[in-house]
Amino acid sequence: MREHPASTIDTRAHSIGAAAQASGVKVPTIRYYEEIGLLPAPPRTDGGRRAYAMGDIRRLAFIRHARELGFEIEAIRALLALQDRPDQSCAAADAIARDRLAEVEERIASLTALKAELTRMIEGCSHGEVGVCRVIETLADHGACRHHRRGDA
Amino acid sequence: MREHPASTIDTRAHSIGAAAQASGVKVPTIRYYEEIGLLPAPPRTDGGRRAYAMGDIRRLAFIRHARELGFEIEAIRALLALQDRPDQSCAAADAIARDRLAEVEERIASLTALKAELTRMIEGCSHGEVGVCRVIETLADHGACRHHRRGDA
DNA sequence: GCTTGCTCCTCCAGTCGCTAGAGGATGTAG
DNA sequence: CTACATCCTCTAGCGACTGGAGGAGCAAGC
Repeated sequence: MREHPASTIDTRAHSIGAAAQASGVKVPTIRYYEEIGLLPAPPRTDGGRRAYAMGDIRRLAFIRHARELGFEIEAIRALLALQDRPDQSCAAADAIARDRLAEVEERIASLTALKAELTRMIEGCSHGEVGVCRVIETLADHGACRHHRRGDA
Repeated sequence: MREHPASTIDTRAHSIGAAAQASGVKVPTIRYYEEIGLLPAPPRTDGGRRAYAMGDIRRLAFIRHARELGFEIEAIRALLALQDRPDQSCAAADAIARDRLAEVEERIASLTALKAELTRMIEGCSHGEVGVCRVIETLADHGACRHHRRGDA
């Protein structure tokens, strides 16, 4: 952001560092995205440095936001493919988002159960010795736990 | 769980497969836990096979439960160390559980914000073309997102 | 006794999404 | 013209497993 000609209409002059600043994606991560084909390889300067256009930076911001929302790389790849052909139906994008929503809801449910169990553990802890500690006991006794989830926590 | 001599007092006769069944931890994962020192290396039969006692299986179930609850390996290692010396104060175990609870609560908050955003995205989707798709748009436009979280999703 | 077929063994490579470091080239400010 | 920041490529590592290759052991049926 220090060397930023952000107010100019310059569309092909951003170094990887500037792109990182502008998009919020770290430099090595940008290179990684290029490597896995999520971001097209930009042209290079005479010195061999990557020169990004605003479109690339927007793409990076898109990726970052999607990652923050927990979309996997493959889902993002699919979303980007859709974005690249804007005359298509958005049913596919909708489906991807719905899948993600379902995942998120399941995870919230899991974590809520987990929270209850942790709270129970902590409340049961009489701050005495481990021998009578609910925390350890609850973890050891699988049967004491009634929430039957099977996602990750 | 099928060949379980759970009623017998057999303490040292379980193959790794039986231990996996009984504990719910997969065979390669058990070997992995041994490798990283989370589970002590059991004695071997003449043929070189691991022979687990009930205590090992309980330990595995403990680990599994803790993993399901989202405890990291290092936290579990700490809990197991506590468990191995039951005459100590359970303050440490309590602290670990409390840390974990705080994490879980934060994560629930994140996911709830995320859920709202996904819902907003999906509801805005008019099932038309990608060009006007809220899902894509919301992801592209970082400014449209007001939830300022910074954990993982 | 012998073969079938399951389980077990070790070792190594791969997963996902990065992150960090080495060792060197390039670009820029004073 | 000299510092120094930034960039380059390449490789290895993280956590927590998962899977496969290639071989040995073992129980049961014929």
